[in-house]
Amino acid sequence: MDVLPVSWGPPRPERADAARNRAHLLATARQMLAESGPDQLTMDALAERSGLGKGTVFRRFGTRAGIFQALLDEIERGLQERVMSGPPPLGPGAPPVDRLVAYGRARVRLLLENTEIARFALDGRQPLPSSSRTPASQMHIRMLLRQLSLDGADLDLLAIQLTAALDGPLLLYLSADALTSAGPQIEQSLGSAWQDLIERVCRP
Amino acid sequence: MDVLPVSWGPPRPERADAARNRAHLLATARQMLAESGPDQLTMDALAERSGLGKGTVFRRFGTRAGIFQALLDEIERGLQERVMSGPPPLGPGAPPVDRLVAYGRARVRLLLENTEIARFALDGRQPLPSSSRTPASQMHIRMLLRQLSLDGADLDLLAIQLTAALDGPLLLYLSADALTSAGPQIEQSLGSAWQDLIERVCRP
DNA sequence: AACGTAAGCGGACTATACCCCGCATGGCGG
DNA sequence: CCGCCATGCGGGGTATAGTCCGCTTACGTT
Repeated sequence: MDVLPVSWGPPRPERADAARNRAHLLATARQMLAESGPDQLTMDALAERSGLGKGTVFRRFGTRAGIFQALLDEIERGLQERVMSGPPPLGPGAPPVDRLVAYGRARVRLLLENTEIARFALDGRQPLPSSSRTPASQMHIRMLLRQLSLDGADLDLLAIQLTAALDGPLLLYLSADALTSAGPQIEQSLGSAWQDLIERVCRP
Repeated sequence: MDVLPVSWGPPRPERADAARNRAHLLATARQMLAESGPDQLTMDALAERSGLGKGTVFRRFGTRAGIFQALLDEIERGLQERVMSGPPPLGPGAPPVDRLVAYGRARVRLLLENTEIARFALDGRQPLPSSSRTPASQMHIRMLLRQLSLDGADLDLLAIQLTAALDGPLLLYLSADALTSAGPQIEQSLGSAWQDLIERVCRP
């Protein structure tokens, strides 16, 4: 008989039409978002506008929030690339603390530029497969923390806490109006606050 | 003419029947939650079960998430009392750092005991009046931080970050199954992680 | 005690997230 | 080149969050 594997890596490579539709849906979603704001981006509207069925939209994203998560993933991919292969201090080559600070500042900026998407990507229940629910952000922070050899700290939990301290303020505790009113100033404040937090945590 | 004030303190003291209904709704909600879990706690069901109109339920809580927020508020009230007038280190009388640690551990316990409520209390959009959206948790942390006279730190933002690090991890980054499986062990880990974080941040 | 008014209430109405299941189609073995 | 079948697609169906507006009721005033 053939092999009888217990766990496949990728179970199946995703059919060609499915990939095409996914890309088309994301493009349409981005367009609708730019034109009419997040409230008008409904599942029905996205299906109709893209010329596909409602079922397809749900199959791809699972949830309304899933659309926004996918959009945010796409946006974050650019940052990930700069982190992995860009110039220091964001990219490799700088001391870990500097990279942490740079990463936080960059992410603050990115989130402030996409507050609405990020907020709508939030959802209490997550009926998704629930696996691989470890954001890239958290893994990157964890990796840099490890290089610092902080003694007596649970790196996994510390990374989770710091990730929360980076996302939480924007998504949960800073109200929408506070963001729009203070504009670019809040970016500076949040960036400095992040730097201060990192330097305190990483002090010897 | 009479006084023409620009801003009243409490504009109106809430009518008696309204208060009665609020209490009744919360009691019914708690009961339904205990009986059939959070998914069955719908606005319609709550209205019917409590013998009130749907409009009333929405007037009181504004949002489905609002119900869970109200329930969580009620649960947190007990903690608030112990914080304000209980024995140290949670209550007044202990050094600020000890109080911060004690508070975090207590809150971790409380959130772990009410994970589902907390998760459903989450909601991306907040169509609520949006004022006074500063949780008691955050204000308490901020108050204790001030007593520490950390130099060069933005206390408001640091308090927000620490609050996020306390709530966020549980609500967002620890998946539901991780909580139920690891059980009491995770409470210890999170408590210790919080203590470590606080001690790092508050180091001189 | 009667009245006027503003707050509260009810439940029909709408919009939309999400489910379901029969049909179409892409990709692979013969 | 042809047929198999799993994967993906479609769009109608359901449940429920949230809105609206006319009626009711508590409570301060005369």
